[in-house]
Amino acid sequence: MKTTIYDIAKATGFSASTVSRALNGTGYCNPKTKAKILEAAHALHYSPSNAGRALKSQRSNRILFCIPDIMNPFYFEMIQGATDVLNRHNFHCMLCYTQHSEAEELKYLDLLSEQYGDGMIMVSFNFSEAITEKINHAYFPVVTTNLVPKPHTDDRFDTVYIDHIRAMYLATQTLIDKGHRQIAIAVGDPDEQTGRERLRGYQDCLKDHGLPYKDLNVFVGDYTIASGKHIADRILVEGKDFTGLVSANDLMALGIVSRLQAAGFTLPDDLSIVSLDNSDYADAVHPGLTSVDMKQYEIGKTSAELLLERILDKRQSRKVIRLEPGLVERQSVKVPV
Amino acid sequence: MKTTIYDIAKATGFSASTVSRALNGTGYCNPKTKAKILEAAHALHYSPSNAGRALKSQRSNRILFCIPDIMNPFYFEMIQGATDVLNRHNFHCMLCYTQHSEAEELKYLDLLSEQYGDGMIMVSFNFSEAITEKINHAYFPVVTTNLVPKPHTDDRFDTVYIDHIRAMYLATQTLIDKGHRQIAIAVGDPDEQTGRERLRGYQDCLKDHGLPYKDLNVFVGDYTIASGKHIADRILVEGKDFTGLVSANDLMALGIVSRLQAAGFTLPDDLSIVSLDNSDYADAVHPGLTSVDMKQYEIGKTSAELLLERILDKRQSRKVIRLEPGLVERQSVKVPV
DNA sequence: TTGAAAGCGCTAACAA
DNA sequence: TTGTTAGCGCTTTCAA
Repeated sequence: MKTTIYDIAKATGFSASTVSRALNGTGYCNPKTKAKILEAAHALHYSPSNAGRALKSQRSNRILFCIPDIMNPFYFEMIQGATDVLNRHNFHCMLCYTQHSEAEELKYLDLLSEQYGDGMIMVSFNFSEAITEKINHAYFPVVTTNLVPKPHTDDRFDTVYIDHIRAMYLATQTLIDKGHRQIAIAVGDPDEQTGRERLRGYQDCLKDHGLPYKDLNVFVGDYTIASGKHIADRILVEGKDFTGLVSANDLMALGIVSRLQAAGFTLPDDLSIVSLDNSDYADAVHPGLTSVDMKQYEIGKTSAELLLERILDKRQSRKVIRLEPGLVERQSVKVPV
Repeated sequence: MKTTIYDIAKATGFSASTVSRALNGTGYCNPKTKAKILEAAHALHYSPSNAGRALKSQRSNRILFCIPDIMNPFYFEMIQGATDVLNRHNFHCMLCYTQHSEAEELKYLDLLSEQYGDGMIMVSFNFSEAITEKINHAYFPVVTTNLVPKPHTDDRFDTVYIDHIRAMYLATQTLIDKGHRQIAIAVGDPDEQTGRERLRGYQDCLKDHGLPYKDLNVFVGDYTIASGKHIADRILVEGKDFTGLVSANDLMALGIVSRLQAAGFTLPDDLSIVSLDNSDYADAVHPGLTSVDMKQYEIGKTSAELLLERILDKRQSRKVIRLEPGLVERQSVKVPV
């Protein structure tokens, strides 16, 4: 069996409560007694049982961080931001990989209710009714990193989000400002919130500049490199009548770029590209991708802060925080010929 | 307060143990009673407390999976492999991001001892004495995914590993077979185990083919894209007298390729490259990188299986499993001119 | 300064 | 078929 405070109590002749006080430094305890107890604890390889402590204190000191896709560099910085804050407060960040699946997301929400953690940061492509309902009924606090598509006035959870519509608007605007009039878009499933919003930003921007929107110029992928390649294949087969392209994320842009280059395209001469995410990969290809910074680190950091306010300060009121995207220019945009 | 079985007991008029039996389907329980209890549980939004259950059963049904670097696609498949196995057995995989730091690794080992999980899969660049000692003394089982550098006969933990020496040997051999005689290497810190082994495979292969080893042809990076770029910069400044290059991972190769292309190199004409990892990114650039499959999925899967044998079957004997790398050819290798 | 006792939520052996 | 009881490891109140 694992060593418990009772083993230490027996070894030292003190009671379990004295051992507890000594180990935690709470309450009175004779320095000599404390020394003996600490020594015995060390000798017996003691470490406290989180199960026992959690049961008593109703706190596990764990935070669950759900991410839909570990393949996606978009989340790295968010994790870092959250971890930095949580560790500073002696909370531990446990990552849960939800595989872009509602069923998995619901599963982890159930685990949260089973006290696997004291709270959850949830990243999702798509907050369904089922998910938001579960979040609203959850006993432990959840912070989402997207605005939910159908907000109810009785939604109770906090949200930190980046304005995806503005982000794609910014990307599109960047090309328009350079003189592009024919602009295509590579985007994720428009039936999911993220895809819908990003497409919307593109449409809004075209409209505001009096440019026509054409269904033909909308290429739908799934945020992976592979889908970027498929999109490039379609472009190669169908031919293109656009000089610029905005991509809903860096990975798809990567796939598009590599396949087009393989087919003999020169970038940005033959096509200007602006992407979203500003991940490390935007700078990992040649030419470097001009990309929109989605403030990932700040999202993670702020989410963790909101969660800790709920847990430590017992905040009850709702907070919704919106962050603004920013453009990072590299070499993938050129004035069209 | 969160709903407990006592709340359900009170609501239905049955005892807590009957409620427990009804909810878990263990032991006798009148179907009608069970129906009433399940209904009440649902109405009260009941979910079991993992803390209480873990305390009683001494099992949390969580596995901790430590990874040094979430930025690195190398681990994606491992996580997938482990998750697939664990979920099938009703265990949950919690990822712990150790930031390539011994202190963090030790911290998570402590958390394991505090019963944050029933076992751990540990990926590390470098298993120090401190870490292996803690693993040997850990009450819960740990599986490592590297051979430890200084094995002791009393090491007790399981290991699943890929032969890094053979992998780099294979990469080097691939270039030699194509006719390359001057081959450089981009590798990680040779003071860490992974770097040391990969360098060793390169050296062994050169030696076996009667080719000279030159310190000048060894470029040290840290497995990131950025360090690949720095290496490319050095190559550009110092000039090169080699026609082939092996890279210790895909990300560094990516950095090297993009920077060299930016400087006007054409690949593979000006330089042939073979990399290790065979991650998605090997296929995401142009030309596609010939890369060595490090059997990541299988490592994850097997690790989880070994862990479950320890936990569920109480296996005591040690297992060490070695997997063999395999070459995946793409377009980054050419006969030298 | 220390110890006894109760209780966090759950399960299981045993009794009824 | 159901209930009583004890105990998992820990903390905390209260008494000594």
